[in-house]
This record gives sequence, structure tokens and C-alpha cells, in this order.
Amino acid sequence: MDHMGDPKSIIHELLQGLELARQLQVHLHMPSSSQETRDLLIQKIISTFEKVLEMVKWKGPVPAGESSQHPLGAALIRMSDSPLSSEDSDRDLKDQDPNAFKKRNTLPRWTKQIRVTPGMGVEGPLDDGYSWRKYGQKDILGALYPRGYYRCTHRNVQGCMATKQVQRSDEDPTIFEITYRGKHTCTVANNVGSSSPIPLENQEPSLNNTNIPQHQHQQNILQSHEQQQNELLLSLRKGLRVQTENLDSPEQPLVPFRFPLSTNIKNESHVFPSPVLENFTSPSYVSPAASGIGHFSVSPSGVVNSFEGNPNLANSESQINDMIPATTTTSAAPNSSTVGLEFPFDQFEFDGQNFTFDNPRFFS
DNA sequence: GCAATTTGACCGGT
DNA sequence: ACCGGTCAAATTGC
Repeated sequence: MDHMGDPKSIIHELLQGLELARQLQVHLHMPSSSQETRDLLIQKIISTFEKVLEMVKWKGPVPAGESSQHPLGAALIRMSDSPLSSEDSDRDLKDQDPNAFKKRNTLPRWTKQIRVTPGMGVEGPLDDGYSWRKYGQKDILGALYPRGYYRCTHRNVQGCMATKQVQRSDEDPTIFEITYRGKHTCTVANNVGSSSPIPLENQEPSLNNTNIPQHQHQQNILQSHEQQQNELLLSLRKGLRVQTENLDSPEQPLVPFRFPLSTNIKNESHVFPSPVLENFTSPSYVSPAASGIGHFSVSPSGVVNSFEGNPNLANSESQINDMIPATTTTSAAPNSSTVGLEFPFDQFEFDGQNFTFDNPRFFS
């Protein structure tokens, strides 16, 4: 890891990954192919990419400044590091011992950082495809913004112990760090189908209930923001829908997620809920099973340019779902005007199934 | 009325 | 003892 891998090796690994991806594609088309085989291929693909990352001495998330200069200029979503930098998460991910989950600190843990780039705005992980329920919020010592605590909605029903924490960065309010703990044991179907909440979490202090405006003028500001957001939401709900149903389709194994249009909001579980906005202020999601590092960005056309997962991913689908804001959940407060970050949904451009973030005025 | 969120209190690890 | 994480009653919204 301390040395740069030589180009040939890197290319070799990449080619291998490509080949594996193709194999996976073939298997996905074969009805006779077992899920086990597919999972194995996915594991190999992930492993291959991790090797490459090591070879290129990947150091995790790019600096905020860099990300904002991303050629694609879109919202940049980062699945960070923890796995590499955190021995804790690294160890946990590899730890298959059920007992390891007895202690909360030993639960598999990984972090994703979501950044909303000015001009683009969307943070990616609006929704990871899972349903989350907020069970707490706490001011963290030394942190400007409160941390939100979420647990899987299916905890009681299916005993899914997955939880996540959302912490807004002090240094860069446009960055939200989402820490996931535990893998989802609930079925994806339930999650996706029932919608996933988008927990919003730490909204801005002033926006958040924790810091609800104490001054009248602030309230006025909030109101206008809420109004604005409501409008945005409305427009968004009318046209935005996240497509997660076909994520596992053969055609798009590791394909970037897109945000299809839909006019049928009521029946769509993948519509961005109002909480979405909140997510912007407090993003939501990351992959339930994903561990590791990941880094992917959304191009103006809504395409994920890259991402990495960890070898222990339950499946690629889950990872993808994580990145997808398919929310339906009810999460967060309707009034919690998440105002922290203004998200000009109305400035989005929807092009067929993809929408763009061309407007350079997010967070302005 | 039900379900989700809020928020102060409590628990447990360091 | 401090602080992060969770619980659970109260509150709020649908």
C-alpha cells in the first residue's frame, strides 16, 4: 500500500474486474444461474476494485475543495473511508462472529460522506432503499451540529438491527457524514417497497428542532424557506421518482442510479418524500451492507461515476440502493424544514430518466 | 387513531 | 466523570 502499483498490474486488475462484471452480466441473464454464483462474482469484482485502489494508493475521500471541482460538477457523494482508515470498521466488516454484534461498538461500521456541491446540490444518498426511523438526536461535544440517530424501521418486525448516524460537518456544512452500523437483515423488498425514509437528520441547528428559531425574524426566514422548500418538494414529487426496481436487472449490474420520472406519486414508493429535503441537510443513506469505502459521484446527468464497495457487501444491489434516494419514508418531520441547505429542486432538469443538476445555485 | 419525531433521562463504555 | 448512544414518554402530523 505504500507503493504505487505499476500501471500494468492496475490495468490487469481492471481488466479482470471488467471480465468478472461481464460474467456477472451473463449470469444475471441465466435463469439457471444461482444467487450464490452471482454473489461470488460480485465479491470478486469488489475485491478487484479494492486491489486497484490499493495500487493507486487511494486515500479515501477527496478533499472538499477537490470534490467541488469535480469535472462533472454534480453532487458528489462520498462513501468514506472508514473501512480503510478505521481499524474498527475494517475489523468489524471481516468479523463474522455473531457475538461481535453484542457490543454496539463492534458492530460493522462504515461511513459515507455526502457532499452537496454548490451548483448541483443533490446529495446522493437521499435514500438507501431502507426505511429508517429516527430514535434520537444529540448534540455532540465539539460539533456544531447535532447528530441524528436512526434505526431500521423493521427492527421490531424483522429484528433488523441496522442503525445509522448522520452528522453534519462543522468545517463544511455541505458535507454530511453518515455512519452505518450493522447490516440490514430485513429484506430488501420490504425496504424498497415500503419506502425508505429519509431520515433527515441533523438539520441545521437553527433549522432543527433542536435549535428552533428563537427569534421572530428567524422564524420568518424559516417560514419562507419552508415555503420555498414545499414548493420545491411539490415540483419534485410531481416529477421525480427513483428507480430501484431494476437495479438488479442484467442490464445494469453496477449501473449508476438514475432518477426516473413518474407522475404516479401516490403509488410510488420511490418518490422523494419531503424528507428528502431534509436529507439534503442531513443526508441519509448509505448502503446497508456496504462497508467500506466508497466514493461515487453523480454527474449532471445523474450518473454515478464511480463507487467502491467492500468485499463484504451482501450484494451489489444493496449498495446501489443505498445510494439511491428512494425514499418514501416518512421520515422526518414535515416541518423540519430542513433548511439548512437550500435545495433548488425546481432548478433540476429532468431529462427522461435522468435528471441533471446544472444549476449552479444550490446553497446560494 | 396511528405512526413518526422530538427530547430529556438513563445506560454503558472509556 | 464524561460523553456518546439508546430509551421512552410526550408531542406532532397525517
